[in-house]
Amino acid sequence: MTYDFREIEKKWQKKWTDEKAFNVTEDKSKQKYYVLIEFPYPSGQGLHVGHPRPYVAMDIVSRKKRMQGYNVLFPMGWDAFGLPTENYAIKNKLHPKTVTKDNIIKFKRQLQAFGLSLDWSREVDTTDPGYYKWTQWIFLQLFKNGLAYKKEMAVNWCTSCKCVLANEEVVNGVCERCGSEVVRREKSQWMLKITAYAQKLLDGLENLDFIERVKTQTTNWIGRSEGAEVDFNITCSSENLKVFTTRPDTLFGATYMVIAPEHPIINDLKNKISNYAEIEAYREEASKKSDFERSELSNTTEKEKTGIEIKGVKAINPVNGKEIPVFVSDYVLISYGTGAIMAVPGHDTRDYEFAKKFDLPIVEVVKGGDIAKEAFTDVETGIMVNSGFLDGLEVADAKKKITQFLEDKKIGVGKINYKLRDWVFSRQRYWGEPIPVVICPDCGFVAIDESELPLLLPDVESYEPTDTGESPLSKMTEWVKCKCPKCGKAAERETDTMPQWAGSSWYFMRYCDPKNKDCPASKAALDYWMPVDWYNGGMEHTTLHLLYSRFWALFLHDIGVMSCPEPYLKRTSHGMILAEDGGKMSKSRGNVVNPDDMISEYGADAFRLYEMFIGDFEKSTPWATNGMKGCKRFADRVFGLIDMAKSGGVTLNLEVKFHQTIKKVTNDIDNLKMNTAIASLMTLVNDIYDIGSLTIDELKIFLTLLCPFAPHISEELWYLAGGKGLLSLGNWVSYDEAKTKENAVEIAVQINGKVRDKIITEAGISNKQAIISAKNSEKIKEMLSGREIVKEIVVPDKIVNIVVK
RNA sequence: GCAGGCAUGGCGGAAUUGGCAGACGCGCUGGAUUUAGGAUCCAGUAGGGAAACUUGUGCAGGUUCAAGUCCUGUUGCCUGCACCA
Repeated sequence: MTYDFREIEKKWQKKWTDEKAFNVTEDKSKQKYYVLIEFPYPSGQGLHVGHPRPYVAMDIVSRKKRMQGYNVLFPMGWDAFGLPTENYAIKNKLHPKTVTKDNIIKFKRQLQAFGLSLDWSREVDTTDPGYYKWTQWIFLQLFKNGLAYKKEMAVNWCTSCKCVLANEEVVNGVCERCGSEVVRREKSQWMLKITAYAQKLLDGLENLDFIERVKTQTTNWIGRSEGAEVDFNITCSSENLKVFTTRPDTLFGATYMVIAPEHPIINDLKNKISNYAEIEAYREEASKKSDFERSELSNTTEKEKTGIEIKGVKAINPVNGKEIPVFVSDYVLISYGTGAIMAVPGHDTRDYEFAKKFDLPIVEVVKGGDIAKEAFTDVETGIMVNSGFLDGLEVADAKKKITQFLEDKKIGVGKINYKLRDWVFSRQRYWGEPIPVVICPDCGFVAIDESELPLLLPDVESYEPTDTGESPLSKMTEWVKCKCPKCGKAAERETDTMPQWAGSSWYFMRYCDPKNKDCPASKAALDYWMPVDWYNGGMEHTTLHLLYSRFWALFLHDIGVMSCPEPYLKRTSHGMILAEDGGKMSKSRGNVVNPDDMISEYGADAFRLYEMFIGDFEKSTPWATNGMKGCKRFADRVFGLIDMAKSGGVTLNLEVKFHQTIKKVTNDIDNLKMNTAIASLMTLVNDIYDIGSLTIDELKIFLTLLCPFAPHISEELWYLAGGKGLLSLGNWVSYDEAKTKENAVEIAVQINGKVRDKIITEAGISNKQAIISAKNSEKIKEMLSGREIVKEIVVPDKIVNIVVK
């Protein structure tokens, strides 16, 4: 039996659209529920079968919540600025605007074919001036609050994209997007001071319902460590050398210091250093290696450390007054802490290794290990020794005491350090939001007046990026020339554009009030809809989009735009769908399965069912078109139920089964266990077919449960069964816990833990009764004869285990 | 190197958290229907054994009346961090 899914799906999709079934407005009488999925980048390649997985899952959540009476906001939009579009436009001599428009049409058509219950009236597009006006506005607020600044700095330069990258966009030394080599370049860049929010971003995590791996990844990325900054005096200069350490307690064990090759003090002390040429050569060598090489090389081979002592310069350990040597070594990074360390070889493995190689003294200051063999790094158990006034203390207490001492003597201060760096925010490309700032020779960087927003992206003749690192916009002389908003003199516009992450950092707010002309979104709309109740997205966005957008939201909360600080209450993440061969699905491998093909052959409902049935939502799993066929078979069998019900079905003994299924499906959807929810629906259908009959009322219950997963077929059968209105807007079904229990149960009877027989009894009988019934079994009687019973264990309604000798 | 996760039939995966391992689906085998194929329906499907039984959740131990689940060790895969002081 098969059904005309093409006709049915078209019919119901049209009906939902015509009746604006899923469009929502603020309705204070109803509890709101905001479900968010990451809006796609509309690339030219279209979607493959991996993309709909999170969309369908969140659609199921939305549909169920809606049927449970919530006012559900489930919107969609386009993260449409970005390099692939620009590159494609350059290659094919088109305007990125045109390419974007075409891609959006294509994507929208594909998305709509899935039967998602999206509110399309709230569609947003980051490249729409009405949208990016507010992206620019938010940038100006950051600028005015001192959180956006321009700085000459070493940046990550992608040799292929000809563009700077944020630290987060460099993965294993190559460009996250194109895989090309990333080199260091000195450039003046716009930066956003995300580090000012490091602690808030960390603290906020605690009370959020984010899956654990997102939390740990975020925490690692922020990389908070607590310790102290300590000043070391230098013998031949009034300058001092500042270090950061997490182990101020080991200060007495600091027997030498190491500074990064890039440390500025080398230049300052140039004429005091007797082996300057040698140092210079080492610096030269180090600068040739990228950060990546410097850390990577040391791993593949033995961790052979290199370094040179700075002759003629000594540092003084502030707690014991001892003169100690200073080294330059590339195992110390200029980008973390102060770019200099105090080395405590007795209690740090790297320092130990270095000290062994250069034959430097190793002093034990924490007892508990064997420093003749290796560094003792334990902070839990040790007792301080050789440390003057710290002797006898535990490490934790020593830390407190020494920090206090340093502060009293003004030679150091307790300090918290973060690995998180500020966000490199400018890109030297065309297809992005222009940065709304003017560069005035007299006034410096000046924000343009808010009334001039949006600052439109001008049409240029060529979008080609330049090797000089200047944005294509810089060639637009007419556009670049302008007047300083402050002093009125001739000035120039900033020609860099914002990164793709800008538009996506606040889109969830715009959905709340997408057409607002006066502000990003009205306070009333934000107060009603925000925060997002459930946000699902890819793991690859954890240290990028997720962190950036939380930063913006926290900031917008601080300046009073939004009432809630944290934008997302719950975050989940989906696993990838792999190709049938288990490899990654990609165009270059030629193994891409197109959802359009699947839908035209098996229908959107079967497709949705298989996307969910394929496996554990959080895990990667290979696609199998054969599995898809199984779901189509299920849909066909479901369609057959209508004839069964209409041919005068009688009430069956399936009440318990129905209550169990309602419970299972209801709970499974909340826990993203769509695969087992569908399995239980399949089991129920199998049971119905075994009996061969069901009533219209029972069918309606089943359709309600099926509706979130396979909405088209459910609506059609609901209609055929005489159901009123749209099932999608109908009520969810509830279950009675008492009715989920069978009244007859099968109990496994074990002897010494092995199942020897099974008995059927009434549910809920006493343990005593269960044992008596078990012993009544002929088989068990036989096996027990002549043996001594040691123990009897009963698991109510499940197991009787008799232990014998 | 460090931290975390995972390992279950031919395949994707279940298992109410210590209580009958293999739900559900794919695939496969046999049968029915069909001119044939496809589709559909019925039966079977972890291994060994004719059967009673017995062995089975990466590997080796352990705890327990009872272990896929807990503990110790080990191997393999995945993810994160990676000289972060």
